[in-house]
Amino acid sequence: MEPAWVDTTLDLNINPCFRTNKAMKREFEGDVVESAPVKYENGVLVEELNRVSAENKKLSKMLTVLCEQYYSLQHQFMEFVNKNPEIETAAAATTSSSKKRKAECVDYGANMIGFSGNTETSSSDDGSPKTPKDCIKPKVYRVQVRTNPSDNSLVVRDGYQWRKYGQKVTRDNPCPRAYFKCSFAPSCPVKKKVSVASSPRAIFVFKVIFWLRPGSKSIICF
DNA sequence: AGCCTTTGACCAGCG
DNA sequence: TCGCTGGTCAAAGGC
Repeated sequence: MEPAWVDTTLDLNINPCFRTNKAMKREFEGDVVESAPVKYENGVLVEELNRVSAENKKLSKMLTVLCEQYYSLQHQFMEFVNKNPEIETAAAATTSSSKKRKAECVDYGANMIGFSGNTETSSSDDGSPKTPKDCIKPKVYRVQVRTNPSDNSLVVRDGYQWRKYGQKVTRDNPCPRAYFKCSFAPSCPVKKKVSVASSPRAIFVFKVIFWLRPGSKSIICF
């Protein structure tokens, strides 16, 4: 049985520099500036504020839609996994390889497919105090993406900007594991690591992604 | 020029 | 304490 391809890629093409045609035209024309600079500046600021507010509402709606689509996809994927138990076996084989470090105290027991949010037991890697009270506990999410078996690039096109900073061949997995940092902002702490797990039948290739975001209040920076 | 990937070296956790 | 292993750094090269 060939299952339907589940595309978990989210098109988040929400460019913050998005401008309406009207606003862009006004910005580039610039003919009003010389006549009344202050008035123009106030007007532009108000208009900019209105535009940003409208844009914010629009993005909020988009986010809501994306969340709905995500949960729908996750539900579909869970159904798909329930019908194909060998996939869970492959996932478990992959995730069991990294139990050594504290930083990977992920609740693999749940063996969730899709997003699984877990709280780590160690602090972040910024050298902050190590006492449990002071620890910033990053959330770790695990996402499994089915890819083309012939694709060995370890690149998961999820719509975000990542910079690869390392690659390792782990002991019990012949396929290398790649480490990515979010390149959206220099200080962005979000990381992901991608490893490939093939099922025992060597049909599927999974890329397991860990999303780290420190603090429960912070919004993941994309 | 700036950003990316590659890759060897180094560091830290764990048994 | 030591060796193994995973994670990170940083230089070099490519695009």
